[in-house]
Amino acid sequence: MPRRDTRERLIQAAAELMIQKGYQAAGVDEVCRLAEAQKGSFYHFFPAKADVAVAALAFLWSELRQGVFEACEGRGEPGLDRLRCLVEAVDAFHRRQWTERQVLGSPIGGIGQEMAGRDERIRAAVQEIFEAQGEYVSRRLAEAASVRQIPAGDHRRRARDIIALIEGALLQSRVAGHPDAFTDACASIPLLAGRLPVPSRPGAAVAPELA
Amino acid sequence: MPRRDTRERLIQAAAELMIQKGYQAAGVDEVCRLAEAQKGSFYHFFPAKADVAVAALAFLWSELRQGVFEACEGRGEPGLDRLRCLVEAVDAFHRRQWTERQVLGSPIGGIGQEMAGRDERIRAAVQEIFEAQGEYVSRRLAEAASVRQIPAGDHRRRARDIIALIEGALLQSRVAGHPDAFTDACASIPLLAGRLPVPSRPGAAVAPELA
Amino acid sequence: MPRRDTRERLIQAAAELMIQKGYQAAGVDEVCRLAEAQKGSFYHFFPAKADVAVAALAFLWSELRQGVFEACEGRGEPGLDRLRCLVEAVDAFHRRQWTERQVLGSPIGGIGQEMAGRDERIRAAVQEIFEAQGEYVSRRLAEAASVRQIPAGDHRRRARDIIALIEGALLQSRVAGHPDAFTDACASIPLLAGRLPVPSRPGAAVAPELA
Amino acid sequence: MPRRDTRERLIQAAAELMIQKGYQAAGVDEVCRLAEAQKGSFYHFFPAKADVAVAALAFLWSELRQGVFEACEGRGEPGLDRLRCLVEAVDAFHRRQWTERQVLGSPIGGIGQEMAGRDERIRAAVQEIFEAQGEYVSRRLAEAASVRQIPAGDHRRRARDIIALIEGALLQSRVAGHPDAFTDACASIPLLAGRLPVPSRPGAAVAPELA
DNA sequence: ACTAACGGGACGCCCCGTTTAT
DNA sequence: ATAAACGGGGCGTCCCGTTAGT
Repeated sequence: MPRRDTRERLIQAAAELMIQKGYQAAGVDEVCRLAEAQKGSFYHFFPAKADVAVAALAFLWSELRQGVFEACEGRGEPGLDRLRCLVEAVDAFHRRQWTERQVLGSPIGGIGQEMAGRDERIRAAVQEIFEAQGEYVSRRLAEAASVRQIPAGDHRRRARDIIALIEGALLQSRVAGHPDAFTDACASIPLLAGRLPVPSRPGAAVAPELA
Repeated sequence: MPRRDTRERLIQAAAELMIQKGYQAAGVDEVCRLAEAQKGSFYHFFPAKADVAVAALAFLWSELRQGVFEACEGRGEPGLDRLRCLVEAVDAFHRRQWTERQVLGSPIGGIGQEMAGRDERIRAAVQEIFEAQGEYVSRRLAEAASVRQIPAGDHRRRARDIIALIEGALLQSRVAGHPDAFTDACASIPLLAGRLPVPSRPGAAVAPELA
Repeated sequence: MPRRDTRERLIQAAAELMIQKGYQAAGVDEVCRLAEAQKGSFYHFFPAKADVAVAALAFLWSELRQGVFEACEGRGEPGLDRLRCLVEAVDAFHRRQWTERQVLGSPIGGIGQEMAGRDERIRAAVQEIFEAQGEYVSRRLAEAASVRQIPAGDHRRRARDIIALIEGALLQSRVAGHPDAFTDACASIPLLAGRLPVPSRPGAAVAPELA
Repeated sequence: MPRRDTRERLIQAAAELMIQKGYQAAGVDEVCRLAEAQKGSFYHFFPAKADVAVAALAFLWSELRQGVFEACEGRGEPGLDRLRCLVEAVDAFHRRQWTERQVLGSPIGGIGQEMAGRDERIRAAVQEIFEAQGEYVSRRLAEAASVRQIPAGDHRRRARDIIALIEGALLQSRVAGHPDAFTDACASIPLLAGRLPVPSRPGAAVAPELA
């Protein structure tokens, strides 16, 4: 009895299990069981496990994009305020992941960590997601620069640093076993946005020798 | 024929393989082969694979501490200059890892990513390493504050953010397939060093001074 | 190349090896080798070693039932004579097992001995076989009672005792290293059937105080 | 620190574990752990695992002999009454084993079942124990015959049958998961005590007087 | 096109009973 | 009397084909 959406169910099952256990610990059998599909179906739709992982990454990113990145597009004042909204949405997403699934950290980053050196297509898929995430941040930075909240500069690069901090802080949260670790780190994101620290007292330039 | 240092060889072999392939992909058999030891010897010294991983983490951190963190202790002017030296040493270490082993990213962070949710002792081991790394950075920040390079504040927290950025940037480098990505991100570390202290209760608004 | 009867071959190989070496000493690898099957096939059909053991017990019992218990159903006069036929068939079966495989004792009982305390399903499987064997004996006892060869009584219980004697005598044979030990014990079965010893001389009631 | 009684502790630990799990499932490591001894000590005292099993069998039999067989020597009237006492003591011993260790069945018989076909010395050790047990029963039967409770006959053989019934009933109890099964069977032992002598050459007709 | 059952090896981690050198 | 080291094997699972049938 051919079911219509077997492929989708497999992708979602794979995504779910990879969120919970990572790529390697998510077995094909287990994915099929969760998707209520046969192993034959699995290998009909996906030549190899890595392929369903690529599809699962796309699925995870589409959900994250719609649920977090797109959802914040029009929220708040253009510029750093919107960036703040985005970061808060990420934090909320992370906390929800924690309460609902007892999972901490970045599933996409985790798959990238596990597989970047072992499967080129997975590596590329994660890299694209990181870049796409950077685009969203980059637009916020451009807005902020246009209203003079931050100095002009290479927004792409700054955005990458912000994504890096987010990923690193999510890892710290995962390792700490608590979502607060990430929330704490979020407070530092504006510093990366401006690339120059806000002077504690007007006129006191900090660390000019590092510029 | 009992060799004297089998345990050490096993730890180093495990560390080497976990650097190259991660925890899960590093098989016990392979570790034994590389260490030129028998599986019986392995399980004589380590009740389980996770135990050798804990030992390997300690070994990796001791090497990193001596080779990078301790080595920078007296180098440069106290304060942000010394922090810069440390970050450069990390970058150099990363590049060496790339040229010598074609490995990018943070092995310790990678093991943490893979196993934090699956083995409590490994999670704790990685957390301790992260904290110890933070201590080194924190001391640099305290120096910087004492010479008024940065405003006073919670150095521990700032140090954690810096470690987070480093880990996240190393992950980006791994996913990008090139060590330059990390080098780029290093330039943003001074920003994190000087950030203004902000209240950060969980769920609290992030960076309210930017609103 | 999918063979048609892999499952059957695995069961028979498992039965054969468990006859020869017992449950624990019969390795899954060895079963697969004997069955000319792959381990993948083994674990396709049986979730665990214990499952093939349950199937092997069913197979052994079906062979024993057909080859011994059913085969004696219509043989001899109803009553104790038929019971004697059954016991002789068991003895012949045991001797054949000895000459053909150098195996003594009760394979089914042996698996029960090894595993009753360690696997509930195996325990239950052996118990059912014992009960089924008791049913056959019980029917002979009912016949014997109906023709007044033995006094009326709880045939089920008497049958259980007879099965117990058979199992115990098979164990003695195994431990003695010779099938004669079992043959000898068979001669005592009629005593258990009647539950009262045949008086050596008419009128000399034996052991009335134990009644 | 050489302890005085390491060998004894090893034997008792081995006995305890083999009671609980059988010969094969009782690992050398576990025995050493329970005995608080080193593996080196184990192989200092015993060339192989089978040797400690032989010693453990002797230990188990000495305890059973003293605690059950010897203890009943002077109890009750000579003859079948003493046999009854002995059987009741065995039953009590079995029930105690059940309440104290959740173990059913005959540990000695179990080791015999497991190993008779695989280790000659263990087989011989169990056989000797069975024979020694038969001696005790045999003496009771001789007493009973001398007071005309039972007809004269081959007491050795009758005793063997009684031991067989006991072993078989213990196995049934083990398989049934309850000590009552053994208690029930005990009631049939007097029947075996009084059976008529029959010729029992191998292959000879069983119980010809029933034909 | 899709499902389903079955088969195939290699390898996972762990533990076995032993032996060698100290 | 010990601790370290030894191989080989334990069971189970991995990801992946292949064949049949619908």
